[in-house]
Amino acid sequence: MTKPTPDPRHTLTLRDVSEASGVSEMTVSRVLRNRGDVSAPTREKVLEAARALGYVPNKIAGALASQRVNLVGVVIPSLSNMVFPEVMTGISEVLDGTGLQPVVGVTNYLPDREESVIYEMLSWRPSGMIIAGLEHSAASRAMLARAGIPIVEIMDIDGDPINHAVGISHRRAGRQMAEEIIAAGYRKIAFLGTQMPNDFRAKKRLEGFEEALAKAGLSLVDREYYSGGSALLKGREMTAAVLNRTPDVDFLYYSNDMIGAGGLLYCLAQGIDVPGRIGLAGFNGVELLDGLPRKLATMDACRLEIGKKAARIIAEAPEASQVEELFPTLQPGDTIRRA
Amino acid sequence: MTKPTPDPRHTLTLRDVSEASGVSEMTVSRVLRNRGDVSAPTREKVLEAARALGYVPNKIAGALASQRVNLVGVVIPSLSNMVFPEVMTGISEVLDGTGLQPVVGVTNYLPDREESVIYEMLSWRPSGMIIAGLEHSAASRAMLARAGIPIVEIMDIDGDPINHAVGISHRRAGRQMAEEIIAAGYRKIAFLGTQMPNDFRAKKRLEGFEEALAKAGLSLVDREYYSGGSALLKGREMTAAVLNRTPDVDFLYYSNDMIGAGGLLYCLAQGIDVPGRIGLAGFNGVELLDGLPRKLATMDACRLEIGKKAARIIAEAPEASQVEELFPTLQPGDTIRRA
DNA sequence: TCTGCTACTGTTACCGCTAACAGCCATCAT
DNA sequence: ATGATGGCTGTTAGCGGTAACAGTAGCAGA
Repeated sequence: MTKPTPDPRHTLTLRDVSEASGVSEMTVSRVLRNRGDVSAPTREKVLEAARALGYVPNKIAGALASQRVNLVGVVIPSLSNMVFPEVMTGISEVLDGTGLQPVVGVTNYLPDREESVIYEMLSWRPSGMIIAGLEHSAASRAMLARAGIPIVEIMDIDGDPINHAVGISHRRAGRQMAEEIIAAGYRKIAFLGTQMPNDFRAKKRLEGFEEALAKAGLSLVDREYYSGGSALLKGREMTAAVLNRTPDVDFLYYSNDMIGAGGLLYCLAQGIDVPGRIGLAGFNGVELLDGLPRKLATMDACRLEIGKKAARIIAEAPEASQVEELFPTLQPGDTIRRA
Repeated sequence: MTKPTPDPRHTLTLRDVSEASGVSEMTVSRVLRNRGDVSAPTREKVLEAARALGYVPNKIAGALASQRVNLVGVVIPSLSNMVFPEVMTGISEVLDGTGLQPVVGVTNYLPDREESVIYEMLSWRPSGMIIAGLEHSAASRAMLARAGIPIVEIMDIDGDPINHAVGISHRRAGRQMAEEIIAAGYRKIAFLGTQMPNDFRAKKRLEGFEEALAKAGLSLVDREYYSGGSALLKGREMTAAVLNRTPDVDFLYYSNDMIGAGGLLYCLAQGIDVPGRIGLAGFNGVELLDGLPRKLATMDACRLEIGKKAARIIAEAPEASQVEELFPTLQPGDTIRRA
């Protein structure tokens, strides 16, 4: 068990299988790809030989020769915030039936990193690309635009897509939540969210939110930003900070459900009347919330559906650009007063 | 904006850049890879041309010619349980400095799927593979063993590695937790965990746990399994079920922190004295716990460190097999009585 | 002047596979 | 018989790069 190669010979190629089974390389290739006509006995012989040798085809050579790569690049900002794994699930579900395979790249919300991830992926000549967001560096956009493959920008539709787009309007989502909150009678509203300068979708939600507040003659009475750390814990801390600084606040709007959940737990622990004295809302509809003692008001982001639709577009590679808007539903939960 | 290809010509190759800059393809190749000597003016000319054309090298051709692929396959069971994203972080951190790039494949705890993910990855001839767990189908093991690349099995070291291994002993972790619980004076201990037949690590923890119980003349007074759904919610439900069925239980051992957190929230909501009347413990040390009203006892699984060490082994590709055992630390939190 | 080197650039032969086409043989309608 | 047809298998020529080697020019030292 020193080197994982029991057989010191060169790595296996089609030629080895061809020699072992007594047919041409071409025929072996046909059998292994299930393409073209091969007689049943020959097919058996070949499969037998391939299995016996432990042959694994070389897709690099195959892709170069056939000019086809069964890979789909998926570029997302983060794996650890619970929203992208679900998008991935949607993508995988659809792609599984097509012979296409997703390859994930993570950018950590850094434009430079996004650029290099895109470059790296395109250099493998994938059959399509799925990318979170509509904001990319000029170089990124240029690379994608001239790659000659279907590009789907997901999550967001407030902007100009390069090619296709599937997502929701975050601006509208923010507006909608604000309207709901105002309708429920809350007036002293604070915002608590991520500092991340490159989370454009959170930013758009806040814009829409403030827009709707303004229309009702209101504005945020306080705001608190954070970055890094355990979201649940940050939620507690930020909530404490806001309640301390602005005691008469009556609603806390969180930029995501995790910090919202932290805030909810804090309020409950403090014995604060939710949603009577203070209302709370988050964003995303993460499954986690189901386990909380009280359900946080939120808005689902249609993550699974976005993944599926994006994958479908890649698989079908339509000529004309498509922009699919999905409409999130508001889940009032137990943290907004009933009207 | 109908087709993302502004220029209908064929896709760019080295030849295009070579013609545009008036040097041979070979020289262009050298410039783009920073290898070999090229005069400064030539280099500039080439870079200029490449940039102007928007050339993206074709790694497929490059890899075939050079027999080198800067990819590392990473095979994990799931992205959505919080533990693997952190392993990935560790892997990326180390790989970033080496020119190697991780490619993730997800198996959903299905051996068949694992086999096909491994096959698919090996067919791209990566420079190394990192795989969660030591349990794989015979075919998977065979493929990996004869791939001729470094293989690192991570998370677990209770078993026979194919090549290298980095992880903790889950059996020991279970044992250790049981000893702690017994030492704290708990005697009526129940287990609550996943049903998943292929989560071998959870199984090993339970084995170790029961082993230590047996040594103290104890055995589990109840057990409850679940599968699927929101872990936090399941934790509540299962806890309720156990408390109902076995009212005199005095300790709940959860197979992971998420359901443990659900159980903790449930107990607190019910006004149960934790850790006086009932003690609780989970496994993993997920960051999430920091935000809970009370800290759940747990054991970190050294995830970040495992990722880093595995990546380092791949990067260094040592001749001799290595098995690195890490030692998790028990974090008693606030849910085990102080001795 | 010639040699030996260094610095740079070009030529050739693949890497391992597949598209496209070319054969071959049996079967079948004409 | 003749050609047409279809099932099966083999041959050839790349795919787009890179390793290895082969120049070529310029210059230092003998």
